[in-house]
Amino acid sequence: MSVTIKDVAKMVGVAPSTVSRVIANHPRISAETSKKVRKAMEDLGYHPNVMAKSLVSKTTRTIGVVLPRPAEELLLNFFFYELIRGVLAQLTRSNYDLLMAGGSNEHEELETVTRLVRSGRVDGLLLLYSRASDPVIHFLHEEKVPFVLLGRSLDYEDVPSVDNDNVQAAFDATNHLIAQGQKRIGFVSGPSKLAMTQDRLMGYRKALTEAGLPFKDSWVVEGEFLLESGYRAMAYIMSQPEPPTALVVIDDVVAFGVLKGLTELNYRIPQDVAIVSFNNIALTELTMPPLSSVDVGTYQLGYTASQMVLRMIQQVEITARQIIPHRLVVRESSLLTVPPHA
Amino acid sequence: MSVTIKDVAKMVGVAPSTVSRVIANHPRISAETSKKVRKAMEDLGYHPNVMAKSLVSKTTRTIGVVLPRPAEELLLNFFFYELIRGVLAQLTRSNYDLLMAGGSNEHEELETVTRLVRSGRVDGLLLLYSRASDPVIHFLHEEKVPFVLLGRSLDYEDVPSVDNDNVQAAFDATNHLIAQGQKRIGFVSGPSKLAMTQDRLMGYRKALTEAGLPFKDSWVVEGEFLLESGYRAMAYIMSQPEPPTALVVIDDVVAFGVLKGLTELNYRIPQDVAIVSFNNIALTELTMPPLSSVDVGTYQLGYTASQMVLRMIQQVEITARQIIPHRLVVRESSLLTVPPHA
DNA sequence: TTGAAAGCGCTAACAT
DNA sequence: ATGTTAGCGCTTTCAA
Repeated sequence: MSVTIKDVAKMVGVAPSTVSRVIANHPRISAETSKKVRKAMEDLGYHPNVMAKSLVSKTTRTIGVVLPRPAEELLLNFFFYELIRGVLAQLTRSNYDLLMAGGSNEHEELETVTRLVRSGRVDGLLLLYSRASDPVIHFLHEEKVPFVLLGRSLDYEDVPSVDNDNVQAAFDATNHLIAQGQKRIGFVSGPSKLAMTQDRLMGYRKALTEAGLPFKDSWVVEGEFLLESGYRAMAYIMSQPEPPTALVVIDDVVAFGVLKGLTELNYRIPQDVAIVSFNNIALTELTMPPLSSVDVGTYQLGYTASQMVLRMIQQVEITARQIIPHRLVVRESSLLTVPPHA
Repeated sequence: MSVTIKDVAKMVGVAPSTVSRVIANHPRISAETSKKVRKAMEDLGYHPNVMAKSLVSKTTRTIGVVLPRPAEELLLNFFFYELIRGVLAQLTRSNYDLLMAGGSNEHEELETVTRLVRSGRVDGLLLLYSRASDPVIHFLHEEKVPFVLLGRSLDYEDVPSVDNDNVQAAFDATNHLIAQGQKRIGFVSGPSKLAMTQDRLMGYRKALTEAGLPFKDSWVVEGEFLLESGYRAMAYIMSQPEPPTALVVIDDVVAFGVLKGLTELNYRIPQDVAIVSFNNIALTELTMPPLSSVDVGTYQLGYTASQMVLRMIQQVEITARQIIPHRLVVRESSLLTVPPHA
């Protein structure tokens, strides 16, 4: 049998409520009683029963993280992991716990969220990517549950979210290639229903337009956030009569596939094809050649999102949409000493 | 206000206890009542309050995962992530939730675990690596809390754990190199206090001994599970008068650093230096050249460990130590067409 | 087969 | 400043 508030009360010779007040740092409690109670708690190894506490307070000090359904989207891997690190750091600091819940398809995902919310298991939620017409967002919006989206909602304008300026990020990445003298720039994309994909594609197009460079449909390949995706894209994109001499790639892991594909096809990087990608995961430094990548502040993304849900739970006013700054990290994969031949 | 068991009872015109029995699939309940109650639950969108339930049942249907303190050990990254995937899959299947708790140092880690256990937040725990004289293991052992170790305890023989036969795995990896005609084989190692490191080192030595090959201290470099660790090791290990012509590397990510280091030093892989590593994460296929690696069944490791805690919680007898089979996946980094010159 | 009542450990009025 | 009491939503004897 675990030690309860009653045991502590009995030991000190006070009422349970007094012990409760000591725990809650109630103002009107004598220093002396407080000290005795604390000592007793220590001696008995007392830890408050969170379930009982939650039952009456209707709060859990727990934030749920809903994993996007497996494989493809999830395996943003290092990126995802770094995100969780940021989330965990902030939550731990605030004495909140993290509940991870899966769901292997869209239906299950909604079911899980419904359960977590309705059964009072979490005080708030973090959603790890936004899709078009996401039923989960719809549900949470209706129920007025505190939640923060990592990314951007395509359906609701005012959903609290933490995001990068992906349009600008892709614009910057593309412009970097343009500044290197690149004229034929392609885009290896992700799933088109993700807001992130759409934004980055838009930034890429904008940069081309402003520079008066051609945009060709055949230079844009849609795929998943998978290694194979980038690999396969190369067979297609490079078999064209006029293949691009530079590529903007949606994600580092996809870029690894791109590197692999290009190398097998005997293209030199960056001389024949220059590459810039996104997320700047640790491995980007270690590929051959090292990969230029836009650092999107992954850790900070997670950290900020957590901070935001916590604020919402405490009813503190928040700005609905926070933008984490990005920064292009230039490495060899995009650096040309001599401009590409036209 | 959320809908409770009382609301359901009132709607149907039965007692709350009857509703409770329906939920629990109590045998002695009429099919008719059961049907009516279920219908009402559906109509009202009833979800049991987990806190109330936990309070009386003293169980939470939650398993805690304790993260090893950050950075170094944690960043086994892909490996770690794949593990969590396995854990989550099994827990979700069994309707358990996953609570992740951090701790940035050994002290904090113990504190977190103590809190989770004493406050009744979790029914069981998963520990993600074993160190020598780990206070957390000691605590859990004393408290008789159901927990499973991923790895091996250096202190207790009978701690429930899921592990690979790391001695054999390293033995196999090393033998593969030997079979290729390699005679000077080095070892890029991890933190020496981890059981995993010790086991793999032992397997490596065993293979050398059995083949009558020399073991040299200077061919073994201790490091972290970091990219830089492998990178730096190369500067040291290859500057010797007689450097190894093959390397067994503790982890894929470390091996990436090794690849990088060797390439910069103008060694060709596998002609000058052959490489085999461990964990077989997805990226191993994509390096130049693709990396031979021992697949340790990461997903299964997590899956099995979860299964095991659940069994312990249900008081089902378990075998204290489960071994997940490994399998060497040979790729180009270790494949020699011509034996290395002596 | 079902209902009534007690109680899980805690907090929060309301007293004193 | 502290004690008394009721109740959070649920399960579980004990009765009927």
